[in-house]
Amino acid sequence: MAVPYNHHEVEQKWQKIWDEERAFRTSNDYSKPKYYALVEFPYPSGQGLHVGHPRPYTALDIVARKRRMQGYNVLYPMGWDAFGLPTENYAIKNHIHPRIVTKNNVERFKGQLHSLGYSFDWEREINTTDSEYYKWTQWIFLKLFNAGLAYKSEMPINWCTSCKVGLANEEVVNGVCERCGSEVVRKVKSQWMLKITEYADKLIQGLDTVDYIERVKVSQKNWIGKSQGAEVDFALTGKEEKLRIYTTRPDTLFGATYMVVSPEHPLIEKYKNEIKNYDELVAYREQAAKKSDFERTELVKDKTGVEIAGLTATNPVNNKEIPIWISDYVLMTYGTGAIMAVPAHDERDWDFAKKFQLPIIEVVAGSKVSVQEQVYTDVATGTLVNSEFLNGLSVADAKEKIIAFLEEKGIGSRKTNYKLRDWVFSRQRYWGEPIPIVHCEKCGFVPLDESELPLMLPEVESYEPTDNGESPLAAMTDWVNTTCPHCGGPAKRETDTMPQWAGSSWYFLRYTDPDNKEALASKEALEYWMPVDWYNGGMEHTTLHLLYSRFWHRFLYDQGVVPCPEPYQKRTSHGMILGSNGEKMSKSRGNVVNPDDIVQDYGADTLRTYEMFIGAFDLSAAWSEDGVKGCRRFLERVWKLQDILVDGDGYSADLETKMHQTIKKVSGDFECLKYNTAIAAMMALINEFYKKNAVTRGEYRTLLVLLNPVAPHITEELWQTAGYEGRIYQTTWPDYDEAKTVESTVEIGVQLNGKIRATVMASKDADKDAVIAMAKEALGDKLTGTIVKEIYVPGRLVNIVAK
RNA sequence: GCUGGCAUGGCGGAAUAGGCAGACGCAAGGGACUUAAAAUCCCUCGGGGGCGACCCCGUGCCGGUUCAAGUCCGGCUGCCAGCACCA
Repeated sequence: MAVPYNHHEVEQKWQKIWDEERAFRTSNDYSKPKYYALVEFPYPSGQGLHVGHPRPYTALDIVARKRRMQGYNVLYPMGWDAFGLPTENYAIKNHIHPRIVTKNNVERFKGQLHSLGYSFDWEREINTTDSEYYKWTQWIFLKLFNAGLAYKSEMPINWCTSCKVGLANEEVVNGVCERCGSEVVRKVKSQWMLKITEYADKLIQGLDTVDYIERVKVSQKNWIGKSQGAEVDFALTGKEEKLRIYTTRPDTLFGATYMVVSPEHPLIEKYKNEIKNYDELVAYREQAAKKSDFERTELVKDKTGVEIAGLTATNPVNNKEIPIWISDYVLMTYGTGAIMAVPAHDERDWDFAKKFQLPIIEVVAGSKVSVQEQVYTDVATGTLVNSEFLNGLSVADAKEKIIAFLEEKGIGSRKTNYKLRDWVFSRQRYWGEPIPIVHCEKCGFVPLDESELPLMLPEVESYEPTDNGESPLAAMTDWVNTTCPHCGGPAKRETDTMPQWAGSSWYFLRYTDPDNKEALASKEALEYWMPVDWYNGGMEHTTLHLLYSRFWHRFLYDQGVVPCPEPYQKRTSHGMILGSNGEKMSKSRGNVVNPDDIVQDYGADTLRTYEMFIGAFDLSAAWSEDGVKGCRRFLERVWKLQDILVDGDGYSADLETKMHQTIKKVSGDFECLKYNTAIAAMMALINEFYKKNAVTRGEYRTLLVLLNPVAPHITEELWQTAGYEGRIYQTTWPDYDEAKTVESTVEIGVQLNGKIRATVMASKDADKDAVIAMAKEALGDKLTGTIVKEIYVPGRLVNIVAK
């Protein structure tokens, strides 16, 4: 009898041995085929590891371990995305330096990851808060600045009232701060911006060249929000000046019955003396500004607005004079901040026109405007009417014709717009990368020289953000006051720091060559390792980290720094692990599971197996302690196979097919996120061993290798106990023979008129007539009437159709 | 509202490419072992009917294609996720 399975002993023993043997060290032998597997590096929070973390980490650990056994040089690294607000807030509250907080948290996380037996190459560990790391984050920023892609701008930003910090659009969710849930208001501040909009098209096009799961591609395209249309100039009645609008439906120009400009549109200030109701407009603007984004969204159905008295416009195609309104349903930040309103064919314009009783002219036939009080939106089948030279054309043709007309007359042109906004890159915070720019009275914004990097984050007395929205660094006059690198005159350092997304926008490059002092990574390392072959991470990062890092990488490609345009060849996403009640785990709900407890009570191998078995990888799944027990039971049964181990290096005749089938199934499923069915196949296999009460050494060996990526410790121990050569992590992945995955004799279902009535056993390559004859015999006297059709699906079923 | 996705036993979930629905696990029930319990092992386990070989029904709902539909097509309903006054 085997000794009982003691997961503490087994797991600690092998973790120590792997460390000593540097088992998972990445090789620098660039002649071998490479495989770069990547998971999102965690933010080392004070709470420690969440049971959600092991799901993606285990999944790619499986892939990494399997690839190593298949002969690849594998890079599977880990590091720390350690700048960020929670650490800073914790530091403020407890009067501990954020550096110390980070160090403690990293230590805890690292210990926890280590206890789970991941094959990360810890010799390549990185930390975004190391000056040797953020030196290169700053270096990339300088590149962006020098390329004209970083600029400072006075602009209304999303301001979190609680964090006292500016947020990127991507960080505002339902009008509240993504991180703390507090109200977000608009505040005009001078901010560093990155021109991600310049890369909008490249970021869309790049998606066609990579293998991302569909919903990630769709989300990114959606977020970038490309739309094609035209800009058209409407003359202001009696003025030289034109009012420029953007529309995706230039074909409906004849249906424009009024115009709307955003409340912040400069037109209003410009003509304040001629506008008769200027005060009313200002009052409306102030009211609109007070609304949070959330309120603006909530009030979608109820349109508001004020007509500008004393100012009208002329529709350039029919010279009709039309009124101009202001309304907050038109945004200053998109297009030109002004629209032509075509109420018959736009739902928002329709609502507005109905409310203020403005005229509605149908210009695309098929409209239900008059009959059903409803706007017409079927672009595909409509025909133009009431539109002079456009009459009778389809929407698509009318668009082309009108654009040609506008361009010829010089009153409009084709135009593409994006929803994507430039990236607000400043944070008024301490715990981030200093921005390597000084401001000189004479020379303006001047970048530091590369040789001055890293610009170290100075020690400060207090990390509290100030109420006037300045970074804590602003109080450090010694640090702030410097000289201009350009003219040598007095200058001030930038006191804002970079957002958390900076360090994570290029970290995958640093792993390829983490100690390089001369470059962010050597050319050779980048050429060998990039792109990342498989990157897995959360859906919540689709429009933040994933988009930002693609932008930086594409920029670095254009600069000749990296060898490929896209950083990630393949992107997958995992589902969330929920509490046992099906709700998101949280302290307040009391449904949090600590991975340390599971490792303690059941072992890392059980946790890993369970998280892979819990359900479809991309869907969320509720935690179940009973499910954990089931997986532990499975590992116990694997352990006890020792007791029924028999001689024989090959597979026994009756299990040969099953063995080949299982190798094929497990090998394939590990490649396409179907870890649950891979494990199910291994469970089914050991059930076969127990049915026979025997497992040959050859069968056992194969099972251990297949299971090793999922449960590395127990399989390594059993491998040693059984006396196989070397370590299991050094062995090769088993092959299967396709021909042997099919049983020589198969059970064939016999259908009569599409319903199963019997089964017959037949050789897998028996001919059709023979099988059908057997089927008829099996049906016996159930088979009545005239046979009209006989169908044979080789190796599967027979269907006899009789009338 | 738009976009993407999903809907299968008591539960989590399986089911190449349209070809025997419910693999694997959990829970439950019964049995063995035990003074007892736990653990372990064996059996049953979608619903209904029949002593029985067997028969009928069944993959959210309605219809269609097909010898054959969980799978394909059309129309609904419900749920999840992302975006949301982007002209």
